[in-house]
Order: sequence, then structure tokens, then C-alpha cells
Amino acid sequence: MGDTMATPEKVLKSSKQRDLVLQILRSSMCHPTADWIYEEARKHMSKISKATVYRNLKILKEEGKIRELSISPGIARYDGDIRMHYHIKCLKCGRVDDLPHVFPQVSIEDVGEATGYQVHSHRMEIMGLCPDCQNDGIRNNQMNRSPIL
Amino acid sequence: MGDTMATPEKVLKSSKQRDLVLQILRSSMCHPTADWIYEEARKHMSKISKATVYRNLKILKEEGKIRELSISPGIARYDGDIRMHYHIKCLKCGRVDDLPHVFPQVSIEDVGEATGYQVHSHRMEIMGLCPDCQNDGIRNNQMNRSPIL
DNA sequence: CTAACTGCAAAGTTTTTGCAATTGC
DNA sequence: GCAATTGCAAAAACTTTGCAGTTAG
Repeated sequence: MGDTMATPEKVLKSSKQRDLVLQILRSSMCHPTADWIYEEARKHMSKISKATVYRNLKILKEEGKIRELSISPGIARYDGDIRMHYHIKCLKCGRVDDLPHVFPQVSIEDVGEATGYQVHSHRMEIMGLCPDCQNDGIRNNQMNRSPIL
Repeated sequence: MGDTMATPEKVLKSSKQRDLVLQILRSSMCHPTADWIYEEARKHMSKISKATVYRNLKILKEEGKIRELSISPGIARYDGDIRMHYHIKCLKCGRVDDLPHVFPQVSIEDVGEATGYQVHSHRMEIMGLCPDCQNDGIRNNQMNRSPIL
């Protein structure tokens, strides 16, 4: 027969570690890096390993429960909010905020016709100076947030 | 201490290596990675080192002559076209194309008022399947690291 | 029971840095 | 000359993988 075998679907088990990673991501507002999540996780589960964090981020991403962002070149960041939304990023301190959902929708679908692409999704990133960085000309960036670009 | 000294501005010298990197980037249409640029550069200057490529990419970026893209999580890509334009990326093969400049402008500046940010620039990335990938096997949803490039 | 999951350590990638020699101005 | 630049190699930063032991179903 034609190889019509179903996908060798992997059956997931639950794990404390994966739950923790997801919970951290959902309750943080800073679009953190894997390393930041790892440090956070150690506070609740001291023996958790970085490999486990990376593996679970990958699984959660494939499950569609979290999103992997390309905001900083050379480093992946994660977002526990999978709803369609835009980001705004500070050029000075690297902080990334969510844009209010009311941001005007563009009719992206038209792009498909122009390019031949079959459009699935889109993302907009706006860059500038956050309120804090506009004020202090001092290099008081990063606060308690995750790493800088 | 009235440290009012002017910026210790660094005076750039020209170098064959930097010129080569810039020329490669301007004549390539594939939004390449640093490594791709390095391999390309070796074809013209066999002794060039990867460190030199990285250093020059950084300098060119700071000079504003090229742009660093965040398209693929965990790896930086570069663009020799610094004009404002959008990108469209294939979810299957990872290829990144430019969008026609006619793409409708959004009034981004309004975002400043809503967020308190001082807006400098913005970028839009649209994702989907490129014409080639729409045809062959239907194993989409891969989010792979572009095998192309 | 057994396949998924974990911690650890080792390896793989991508990017940066220290240093002596070279080069542009 | 002097500082910017280079090649090399080593280090740092980020991510994945192999393996033996553990755990959920």
C-alpha cells in the first residue's frame, strides 16, 4: 500500500517541569529568553535543568501553547500569549511591550495576491524609546527585566 | 567632574574586507546569515576570517549602511537594503522575500500616543507558504530553520 | 510495563574577544 | 607613527543531544 501510515504521533505525558515552564511564561509580561525562564524555574524547582527548559519550550511551541518570538537577533524569546497581537520594543533598554489590541488591522490578505504567498499570519514590531528611557538620559536601563539586545 | 567631553568618536578607515562584505550584502537578495556572507566572502578573499565578517557586520550596522533582521529566532540575518520595507517569510522553507514597496502604510505614529513610546521605526513580517512550497508535500507547520541560504 | 520525561554532561552552533602583526591615513 | 583593522585561536553565549535513571498512564 502507499505509505498511508498515520503520523507517528507522540503521546504527551504531563510533567511538573512542563507545567512550571508554561505557568512562568503565562504569568510573566517580559517576553523572556530561555535562560530567564530557567532562572525563574530554579526558584521553584531547584534541580530543574536547562535542557529540560529548552525541551519543554520546544514541545509547548509545537503544541501551539506558546509562541517563539524573533525580536532580538541571535536570541529566541517566548510569549505565553498566543493571541494575535503586536509588539513594541525599546531601542535602548531592549524591553518589549504588547500593543493594545485595538491597533488598526491591516488587510494583510491582499498581500497574498500580490506575492503568490499563501498567507498564514503576520507580525508587526514597532521600535522606539519607552517612556522610562526617554526621561533619564542616564543608562538606567533594564530594571529587573530580561536581557538586553 | 563635568565630564562634558565629546563622544570619543572612532575614526573609520577603509578596508578591503569591509567593502567586500557590504558589496556581497548589497548584491544578494536572500537576507543571508553571517555564515553565508563569510562563505561568499572566502570565494573572493580566501584568507578572510569569520571574526572579521562579524566585526564588519557590526560596524556597518552601526554606520546605518545595512540592517540586522530578526526573522529567525536564534540567528541574525542581514539586509543590504536599508529602505523601509516589509518582509514575507515562508514557514516551510524559511525563505524570506521582500514585499513590494507599494504595501499599504499604516499610521504607526498614532501608536506613540497610545503607548507613551517615542516611535522610531517599525517592521512588519508576514508568514505563509511561498509559491514553491504550496506545490510539493503538505507537511507544513514545520517552523524549521531555513535550509535555504 | 513502557514510552515519555528528566538531569547531567558533552557536543553543536552562533557570536565575541584577546593579541600580535598589518595597514590606511 | 598611531590607531584602526586583520587573522587566528580561544572563549563566551546559546541550544541540542546521548544516555542512564525516573515517572506517568
